[in-house]
Amino acid sequence: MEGVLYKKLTLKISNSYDLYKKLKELNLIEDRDVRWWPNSGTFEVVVGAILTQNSQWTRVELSLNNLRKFNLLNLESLTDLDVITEAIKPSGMYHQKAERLKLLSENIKETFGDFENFCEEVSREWLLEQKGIGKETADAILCYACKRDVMVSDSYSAKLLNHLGLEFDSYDDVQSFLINGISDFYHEEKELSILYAQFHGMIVEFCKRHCKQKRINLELF
DNA sequence: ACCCAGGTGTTTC
DNA sequence: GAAACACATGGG
Repeated sequence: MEGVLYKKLTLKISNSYDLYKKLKELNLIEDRDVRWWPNSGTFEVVVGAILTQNSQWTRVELSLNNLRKFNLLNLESLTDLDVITEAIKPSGMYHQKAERLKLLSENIKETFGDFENFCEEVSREWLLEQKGIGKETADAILCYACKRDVMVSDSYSAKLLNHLGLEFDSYDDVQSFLINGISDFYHEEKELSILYAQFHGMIVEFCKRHCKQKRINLELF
């Protein structure tokens, strides 16, 4: 019975652009800023991208607010390990993350000077060399902090695609699927970097609302 | 008492 | 490689 439904959905979602259109109909990110991630295009995104690793965004917001209170949400002032550690406790794994944030800030300043130059010059390879930055975080920073044409993949994407009957076994495979379906159609749409940013945002918002259970609500599709 | 959350690094086979 | 584990908090 469920297999039948999955087959139907698989037929309906044959490429990622079909998924994009379906998600768009649900108006998941209408109340957000254009790139979905709060304060996109700022250093705050870099900090949030580290903090949200295996942590709930509601907890990350508490940490970000603490940092904001001490005026630490900028590249120049994020320097005191003890203060950072204390501020980010609400989102967990604070020893690791505080150390990584401090080190990352130092490396950005040393290599690129300021945040604006970082956004223009940084490469995925450079980000992946940094301690605490893997593929997803690197792509999130490129997409939401640097406004690059980068599609973020994550466990939500894989989970949603699995629900739709599509199986992938690596970050790269999921990312390729998401990008390939979109690439053929993006000329019909807005700026590619914004399209990618919103697509991933919609996937996250959909999963936060409907993928808590083992099965998504099929009627939504 | 479990499992999960907008993952990553290290260790071990 | 890929599996298992640590990191850490709080909500369901």
